[in-house]
Amino acid sequence: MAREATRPNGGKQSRIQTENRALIMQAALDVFSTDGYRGATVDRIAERAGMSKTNLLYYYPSKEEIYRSAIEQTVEAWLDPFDAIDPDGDPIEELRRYITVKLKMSDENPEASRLFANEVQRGAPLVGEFLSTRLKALVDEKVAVIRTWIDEGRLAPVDPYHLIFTIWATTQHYADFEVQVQAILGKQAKKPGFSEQVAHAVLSILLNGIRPR
Amino acid sequence: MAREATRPNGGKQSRIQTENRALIMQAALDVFSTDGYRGATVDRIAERAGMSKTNLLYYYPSKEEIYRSAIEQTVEAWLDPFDAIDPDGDPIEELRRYITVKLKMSDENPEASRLFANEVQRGAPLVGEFLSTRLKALVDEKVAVIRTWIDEGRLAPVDPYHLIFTIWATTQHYADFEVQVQAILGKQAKKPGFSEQVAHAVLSILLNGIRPR
DNA sequence: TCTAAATTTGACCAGCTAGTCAAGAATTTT
DNA sequence: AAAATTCTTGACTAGCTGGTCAAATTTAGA
Repeated sequence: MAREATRPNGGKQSRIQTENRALIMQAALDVFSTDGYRGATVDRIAERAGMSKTNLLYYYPSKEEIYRSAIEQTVEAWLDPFDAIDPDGDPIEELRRYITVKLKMSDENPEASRLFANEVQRGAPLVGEFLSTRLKALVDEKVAVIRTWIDEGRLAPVDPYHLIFTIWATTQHYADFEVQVQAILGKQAKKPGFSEQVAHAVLSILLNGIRPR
Repeated sequence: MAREATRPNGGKQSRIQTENRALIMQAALDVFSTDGYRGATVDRIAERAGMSKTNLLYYYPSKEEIYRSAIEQTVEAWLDPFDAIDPDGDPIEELRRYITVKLKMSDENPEASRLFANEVQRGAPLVGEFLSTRLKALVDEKVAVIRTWIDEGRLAPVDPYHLIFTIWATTQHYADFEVQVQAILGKQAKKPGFSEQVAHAVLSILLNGIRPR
């Protein structure tokens, strides 16, 4: 009871609270994204966060709550750039920007990508409802935009749903299969300009296709 | 010792052995692919396979051995169609066939795809070496083929490595993110002709791109 | 059918798991 | 500086985990 529900000050967090919650979230992202929900242990998250398990459980009441928090954080960051696709913008430019942003996210925060992938692969016990309500609605909205673009002849006549899936798949692949990409490309995958190279290659394929021109 | 290494008959399996090993492998695929290696329990696999844990451990000596076996089986099935890409065939036709086969595999055996994805996301503790040796060599070989095709003007000038990654990403997405795809597409994702629809859409995007023509 | 081998199981164990509790240490407020 | 609050921890528990063992049951070969 006197755990963390009690907020003597009006919901504001102390310096220590802010710091520790951030440490815990980063550790949780690391551990959950590699070991999955069932495979992760609170002990391991605490160790990674540099504090005792007891102390960690002072900030988050249970393993499930840590997980929920990490997932929610991830999902929100996901939605933003997708939502930002502008119906009034130039189709190719809008999609190019979206793909670029997603690739950047995969590059900078691959753990979040893997955490979400893991959740979905598990059958989405937590985000299942989110997927079929809020995300579906948002996707339907963007699909309508893409359809308009196609009708206006500003985009090739492709199935909008599968176009979105294809973009998601390719951009997240570089985070989710990071180890495989690195195993195949070797050290060049760690060089500075790599993410730009990826962006260029992916954009080239998705925008122009592979048929000779 | 008198466990399963002993094969009084020259390595041949009895009817019961063949049956049970198959049951165990299917159960292992199901459980490992959803819960991951660490999250999966031998109890759960045994329950799914319809036998006692003790009996399961009579056929496979440890959890790790069950996992290894399931992974190896999966990896082999993976390699076949990739290896079958024919340097002497028509480039577009060869890639179309490869994409189609991979989509079919995702459709028919999504658990295997998720198992492999999970292994790689975990950092590929088991297949790491395989990735950087055998798979890398095979990929390098096919990259050379693609380069030749491009030089001959029979394929658009795209980065062969990223082309391969793009194909892997898109085709496996429909297995790994099955739940998400179904949440967004609703019941149409379960209709008979769905996998053909996916194949058509994905091929259209990858072959022709999304730029208006 | 009889027997040897193969299969199956319940009871069991040591180590790990999520979470509790009460008490001590650090910090903030007065 | 004292008091109140917040933060931190070691010791503990009940249940789960992978794996063992000896004994029972089933199957197949002569």
